[in-house]
Amino acid sequence: MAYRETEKMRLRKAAARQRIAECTYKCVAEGGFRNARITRIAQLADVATGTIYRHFESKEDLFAEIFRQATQREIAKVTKALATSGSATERLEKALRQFAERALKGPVMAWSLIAEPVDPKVEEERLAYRKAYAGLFEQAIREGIEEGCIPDQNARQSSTCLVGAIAESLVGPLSPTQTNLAAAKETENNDQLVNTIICFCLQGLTGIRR
Amino acid sequence: MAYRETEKMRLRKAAARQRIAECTYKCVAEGGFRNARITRIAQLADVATGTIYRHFESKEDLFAEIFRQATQREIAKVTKALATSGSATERLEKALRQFAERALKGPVMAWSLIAEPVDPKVEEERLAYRKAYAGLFEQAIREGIEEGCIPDQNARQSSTCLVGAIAESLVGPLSPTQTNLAAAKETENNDQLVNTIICFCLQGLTGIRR
DNA sequence: GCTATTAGTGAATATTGATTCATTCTTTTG
DNA sequence: CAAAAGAATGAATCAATATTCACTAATAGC
Repeated sequence: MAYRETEKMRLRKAAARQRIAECTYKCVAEGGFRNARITRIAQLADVATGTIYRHFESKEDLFAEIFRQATQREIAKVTKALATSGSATERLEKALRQFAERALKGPVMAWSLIAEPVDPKVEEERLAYRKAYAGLFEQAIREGIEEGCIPDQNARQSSTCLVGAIAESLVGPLSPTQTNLAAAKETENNDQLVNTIICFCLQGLTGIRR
Repeated sequence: MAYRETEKMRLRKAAARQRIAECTYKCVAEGGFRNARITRIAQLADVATGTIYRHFESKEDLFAEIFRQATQREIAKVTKALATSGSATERLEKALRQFAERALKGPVMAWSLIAEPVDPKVEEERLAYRKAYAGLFEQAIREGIEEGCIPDQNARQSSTCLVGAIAESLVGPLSPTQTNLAAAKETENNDQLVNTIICFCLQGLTGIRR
């Protein structure tokens, strides 16, 4: 008997794994899953390509884990926004704004999480993400219906419309960010854009002119 | 001198080209551009892979042409719906319904045209498509603002919200059709779905409860 | 210091799918 | 029919990446 994994090594391995995950996140945030090459990730993390495979079963698994981590963060933010006090409409507005502002800050990542075509294992993660998200908005809409500030409607379908309107406006192929990323940096425009979207969404939900 | 292209040959070549185009369309409608392999297209069209390259410069060129043909059809439909008589709101409703129903009939193609990541040459076609589309809806919204049936707003941004809400609800990753395609065949549900979406969109646009 | 065990390496391999091109088949015309 | 030109073919090639694995380096316990 000569070697047994020690605490020091466990930490070092965990650190390496973490570093690989972070660099993968960076790559995806830059150009989506499609453009995140194993070689590039290895370069960034300063390890050999083979090392990545000592920490993750496959590229797909690595991506799935990154996806899960990223979405958990997003879900947490929206959950928090919806957990504040105020009417359902007010809380929804906060949540939508949170969602929109985060998407604007990282449009590529937002697109990757929402719409980029991905491998089956990652798609599975997206399913969970989707359910969590749809569930959150749906729940808030239901509360609004009970409170009376939102008219009766199919909460599930409406929540999909919300997500679609925001996603398309901010990160979709028809969005301004795709063609003139430079211009999208102008925060003033962005505020205006977010307001327009929120206005559209809340009117769509409530049918009340704002 | 011995051979000169004759009318008969020109027609035959045109027919082959057309057949390749149609089979490509079929492939894309089935699984998007990503899954449309040259070999599969060649099989369907009953030609050798090399033959495709006698008719099209490259896969990218072939796809770009298919994209153009497909979008021209879509644009024509929406243009027609918007050219009918009635108030701007009524005409927009017709156009949105047209758009939604066509997307439901061919969700994969709709997704490919709207959101699937594509090569640069195809993306260029999408730019034109997008301009045409955005232009049409925008124009109708502007007319509505002038008529007074739609409150003043950024017509461009609102038209993007419209497209997003529909696209996400019908063909997006969060849509119901992605997971239970079987259930999506139930036309009754679809009618209900389209109505919900249209309601959301028109309320978003007008702020008037329907 | 020695040895067993695990971690790390990165060039070589495997895979997937577009594209090419030497060859064969067709058509045209004298 | 023969010669010239073009069209069609599809196996071979190329390209781009993910993955493997034989080898080297580092660590743990004696």
